[in-house]
Amino acid sequence: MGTLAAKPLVRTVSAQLTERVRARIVSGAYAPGAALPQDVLAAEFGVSKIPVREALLQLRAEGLVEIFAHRGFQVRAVSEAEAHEIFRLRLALEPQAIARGAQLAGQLERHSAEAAARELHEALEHGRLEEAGDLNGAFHLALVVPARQKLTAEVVQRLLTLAQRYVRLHLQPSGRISRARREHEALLAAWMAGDAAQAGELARVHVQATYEDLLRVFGTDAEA
Amino acid sequence: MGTLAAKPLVRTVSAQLTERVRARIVSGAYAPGAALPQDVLAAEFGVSKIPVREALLQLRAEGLVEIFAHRGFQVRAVSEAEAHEIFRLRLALEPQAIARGAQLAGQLERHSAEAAARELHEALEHGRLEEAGDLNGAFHLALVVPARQKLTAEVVQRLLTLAQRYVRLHLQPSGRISRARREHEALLAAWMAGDAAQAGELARVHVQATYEDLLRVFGTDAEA
DNA sequence: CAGGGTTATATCGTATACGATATAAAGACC
DNA sequence: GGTCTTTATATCGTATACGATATAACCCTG
Repeated sequence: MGTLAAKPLVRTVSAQLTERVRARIVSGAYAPGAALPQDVLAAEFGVSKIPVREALLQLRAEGLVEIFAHRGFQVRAVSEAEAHEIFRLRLALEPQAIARGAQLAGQLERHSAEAAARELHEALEHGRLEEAGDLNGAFHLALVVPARQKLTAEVVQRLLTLAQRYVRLHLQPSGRISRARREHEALLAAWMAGDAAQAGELARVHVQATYEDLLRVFGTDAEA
Repeated sequence: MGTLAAKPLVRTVSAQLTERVRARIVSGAYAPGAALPQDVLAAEFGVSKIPVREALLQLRAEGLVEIFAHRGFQVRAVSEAEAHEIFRLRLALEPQAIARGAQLAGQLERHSAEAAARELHEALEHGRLEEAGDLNGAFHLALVVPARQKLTAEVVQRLLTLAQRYVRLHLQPSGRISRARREHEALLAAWMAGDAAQAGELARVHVQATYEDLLRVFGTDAEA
């Protein structure tokens, strides 16, 4: 029976808007709590309200936007509580997901992961910090092997996107870049070798390190 | 200035459609893989295509619907692989989330959890199996204390909804109802007592039990 | 008769238009 | 003078209308 095969292909306006608005929220161009009037965004992007609404609804599902019926959309506020949630969830999911990815990855996925790591580190070395967040997310996601853990990848990706805002807002790159690079390389090595347990553990340590940077900023102490 | 305070209140058409279509998908009225033509649904519910699209996009974000640009929506297919993912994710998240909920819950949340348990068991005793899935989800969710773990609750709720379809499709209630009741009561007791570790462990055991019922079915039935 | 290309059609995606809701402003009553 | 009611306005949410895309039917060519 007709299960539609696959190949999307057209880049609908809604989808493009979703990406562009998401980028602005993550980068802080649309600040936390800011109102997002449909007419204004529509004019800003030169489209009608319909695809704007669809994009905002998508972003709401991702947790970046909040909606109040008949009162409009606004950028979801940031809070220390949410940051804790994001990183607790990441710690609960990513190590397992990446460990499993290490087992599931074939040649293709291994090349993708290496490529993602390369792109990320090149961007960092050239000081293109704007792209760093997305590329970092892409690397982490590649380790999950989205093709073979579709749902898990969706959840992880969402958390990575949410985490970006906190990292950008609160953390300076100071020594983080070189440390991240070391952690990434160790993690990638274990992952490429198919050492699931080690990859999972290194993923946990890596996420935990960023979390602790954040905790330092918040002035809280780490906890179990 | 105006950070919008809070109280939604109107039940927009899109929101109602989201619930109704979700219910039909979860119940199997819209079968896995079935096409969801916008015009047909619009006529079926007596509305225009716009809220239909918005509902379907929301359900896509929840993982119940798939979209193929310019080719339409369809009910997301079920697969053994996805079932494994759902339950692995639940096992990774729910025990922690419920353990934490046991610490966070105040008087109000405790009453809510008890009420949710009561409603669920009453429905089961009266043989109202249709409602059981939702009520079971509501109970699990109450233990997470959504008010104080907003993001976590969103993720968990999504997984609970996804899990429902597999439970309905593959599992007969045979002895599961009474067993679930016992597990629920033990879990609730530990949770009410604020015993986070015990609540988490019982949550893990409880989810694992359902997972193993599913695994048994998959072991017997041949399925893609 | 087979295969590639072209046209036709159904459905999707977006623009425009309109009605509905909530907030803010103005007025009436105590 | 203050509070509640009433009215006005801006923005949201949905219906209608139209243009765009993909699939399928058709035709032409070899």
